[in-house]
Amino acid sequence: MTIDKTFDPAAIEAKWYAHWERTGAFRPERPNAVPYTIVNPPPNVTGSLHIGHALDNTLQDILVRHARMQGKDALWVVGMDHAGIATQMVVERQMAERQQKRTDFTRDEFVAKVWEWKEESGGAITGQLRRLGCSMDWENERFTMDEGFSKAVIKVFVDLYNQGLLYRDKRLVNWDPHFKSAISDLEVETREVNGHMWHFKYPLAGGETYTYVERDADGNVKLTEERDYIAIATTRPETMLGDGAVAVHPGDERYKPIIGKLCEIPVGPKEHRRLIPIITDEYPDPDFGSGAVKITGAHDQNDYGVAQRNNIPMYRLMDEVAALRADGAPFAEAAAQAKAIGAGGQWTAADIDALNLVPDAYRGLDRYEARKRVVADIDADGLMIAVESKAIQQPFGDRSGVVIEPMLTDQWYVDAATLAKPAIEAARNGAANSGFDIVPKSWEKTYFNWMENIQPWCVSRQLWWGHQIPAWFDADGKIYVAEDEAGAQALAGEGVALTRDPDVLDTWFSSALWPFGTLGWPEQTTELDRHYPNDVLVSGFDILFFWDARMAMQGIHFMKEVPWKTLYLHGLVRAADGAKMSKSKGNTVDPLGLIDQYGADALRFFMAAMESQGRDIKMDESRVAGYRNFATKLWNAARFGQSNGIGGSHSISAPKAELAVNRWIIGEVVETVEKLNKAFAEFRFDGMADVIYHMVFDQFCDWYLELIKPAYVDGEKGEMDEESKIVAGWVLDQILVMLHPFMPFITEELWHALSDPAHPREYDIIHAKWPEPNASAHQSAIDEVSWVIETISKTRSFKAELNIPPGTRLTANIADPQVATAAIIERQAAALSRLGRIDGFVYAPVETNNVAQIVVGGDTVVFALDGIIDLDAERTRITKAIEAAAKERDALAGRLSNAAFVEKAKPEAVEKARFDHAEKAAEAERLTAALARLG
RNA sequence: GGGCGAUUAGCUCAGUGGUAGAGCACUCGCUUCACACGCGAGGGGUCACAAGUUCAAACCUUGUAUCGCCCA
Repeated sequence: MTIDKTFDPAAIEAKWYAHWERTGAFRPERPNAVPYTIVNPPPNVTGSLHIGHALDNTLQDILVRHARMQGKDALWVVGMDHAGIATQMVVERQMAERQQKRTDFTRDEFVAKVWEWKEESGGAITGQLRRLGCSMDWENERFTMDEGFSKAVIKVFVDLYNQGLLYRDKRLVNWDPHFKSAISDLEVETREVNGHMWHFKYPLAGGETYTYVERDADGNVKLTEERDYIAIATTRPETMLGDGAVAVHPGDERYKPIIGKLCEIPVGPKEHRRLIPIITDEYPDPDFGSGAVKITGAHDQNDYGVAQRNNIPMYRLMDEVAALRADGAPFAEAAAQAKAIGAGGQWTAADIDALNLVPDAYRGLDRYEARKRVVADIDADGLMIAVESKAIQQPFGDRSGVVIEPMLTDQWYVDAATLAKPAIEAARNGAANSGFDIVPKSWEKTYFNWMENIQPWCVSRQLWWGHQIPAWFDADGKIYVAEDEAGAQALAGEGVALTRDPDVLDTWFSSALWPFGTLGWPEQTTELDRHYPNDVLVSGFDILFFWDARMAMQGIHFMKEVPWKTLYLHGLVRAADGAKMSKSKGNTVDPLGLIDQYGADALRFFMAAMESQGRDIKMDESRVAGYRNFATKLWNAARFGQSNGIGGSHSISAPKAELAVNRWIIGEVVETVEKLNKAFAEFRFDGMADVIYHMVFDQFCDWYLELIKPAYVDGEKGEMDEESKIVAGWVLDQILVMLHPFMPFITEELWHALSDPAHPREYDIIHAKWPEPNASAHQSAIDEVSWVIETISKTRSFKAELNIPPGTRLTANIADPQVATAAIIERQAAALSRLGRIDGFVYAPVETNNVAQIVVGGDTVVFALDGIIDLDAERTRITKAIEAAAKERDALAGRLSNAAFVEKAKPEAVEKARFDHAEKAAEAERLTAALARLG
């Protein structure tokens, strides 16, 4: 097959991907091979390929293709995540367009509609991953809501419950009023926003007064006054209605006189205002605000802790959309009950929760409207001291973007602290001791820090789309957890009416099972046996806590083994200016657009080249273009080879070679393979790209092909020697194989294009064997080619500097050549002529002073240039060269004359300095002699 | 406030004790029959700053500055 003159990525990409998929190339049957496994971070079913996916999946594909070429039974598990909130949001938005809403349907109807949506429009990303060239095992594609996987999720829930590691609890959760659901700590983003701090007076009960004394840092009295109130500062006045106490620091002298006394919440109908105690707790900061803090346990994380420690009732004020409650008895009644509780009556959490302490006038108001009203009412009462503008930290839902309301609700929690312990150990032990390695290491600290301070994980979500929690309640609220209703009924006993918990599980709860749930667990399948633990997990550091850490916890707990041996974390792809890409900023780069423009191979190579450990990647399109050029270069090199009778090799081992240039290039392949293997072992993707890029461009194209290129004699192209054809064919094969994990499409195309039509390739390159040249470099060949390259380079260089047209053909004189040099020149005459335009060598001094001279190794090569040389320019050029050599010579001499260096430095370093010094001194000497000859 | 990372050529980034590198951009030259998405030759850097350790520091230590991210 003749290679086309132009390289058209789009055509070959479509062709080869379809071919691979059709032939089952991504999952060859290799039951006897060493397994190699990566599970793909399942993208959201609602998602489409963004640049971060392109990076993440390129890196995985490089590892998987490399492992496959090493002959391993490489499995890249692929699938999608049902993305509870995101998917429900998409479907609800579609319904809204038709003036429908979720609650117009039954739960089953709604879920059916989500499935319908999934079948029709979900999973756009899978086609896009194919365009990137990802060699995933599509035949076994998984989905977190699939029946088998769902079974695993339910089993995990039931088992954790039975083991006491999962429980139902009433705690303060992050409530997202937009989704009307709890979310986990990780799904909350704290941002600084402009807010206000209001200062109010809470009057002391019964008109009591005390002497308020304020001192400065030195203890001098600044202010003394009689007060009948305690001053409170708050950013959330609307929550005052649920206050259970006022707290001050136990060491705060200002409030000593009134500790244990009662004060009045200054809002609501006067006749029903509640009195709350003034207590001490370590939480209030005496230097912040007035030093006194109102405690609303049901609506603030810090207050919750204080309330718990001091047994302060926590009154819930809001409903599911964060509006003030409108349920329950009228305020007068509720307030009376609360007063009774405040006065020491008996109460349960349920009693408290039933109590609606929102005054009738405020009921049903949105929390921000309620805030305005509360502030206005207190101000009208003359109890507002001041209001200041202030930057405050506010929690937002990462998906909804609305302000999160801390809310006291019943939710399911996983005892993360217990599960984290072995996962921490595993990371400490490392892969060498049955644990796992975190690469790059710099993330270890972050991982440990989070895991060691982990909080209970809230896993229930008030959604319809997801794995419904397998828990049933009887009329008394008693819980029965079982894998199905029959199981729950058996636990409850016959005839007991049961209601299933309507909530679903956090999507991350299910994706945490991905490394084993996708392999068939809880069935003990062969796949599970072979592919767990996985070899590597590749993920962005942004999901280290969300996903990676949770996989580690669940994997170790249920499988008794780590989920993967290496956790590789990469950075984010940022916009060209370094900003985070986001749809709202409009600075996203579409990877498919880049593929259209430059080809998937170029984009992939860019991703690899830019991926240095521990650093984000700034999008630089010119580099993608550069790697497209690189692909074109390879394409043309192959085309050149083909037109010269160079074809695919049939050998993995290096062919026999006698010619220096062939021995040299074989040595370069050996070195490249070694460097590449090292880079793979270290997960240095940038290093891999660098090595192969320079091999192809510098060694192979710029020198090797040029050196073996046949000369034209009288317009007739000469024939390339057979040995070079064979070696070049082998080298090109090795290059294609080594480059395949990075640029799968062009390498597959060329692999076949270069095959001998009479003997087509026995296998696709995707299944080719990773290079094992079984050869070593010959030093004499390296020396010979180095001499040729240096001579040609220096000849070109002086021509350019002396303004001699590069095509000018010259004769070289070497007065007294070294023996080896003469032999090299004899063998390499053709190359020196064609590339260096040196027509011949004369081993005698030159007659004229009009010369250009270069020093190569131990020889001075002189070119007679009567009539065309600018002697002044040549003097300047040589003088510069002398200066450069002399500078290095002197620097080395200085170092060697330092007794301390010779005594203390490593012997190799001293030896090298001596050698280099001798070389530089000789070079300077030759150049100086050359300058002298110019007169 | 705590933690992590960054600061190297105009730009994007490697380099982690022994003479500063790559790609792109730039300058000059080239219709050299694989390739102008190319070839050849060049210019360009007190490696953020300061102090220290060392025979030797872009690299190790400490501090400072600026920027970024995570956590509270």
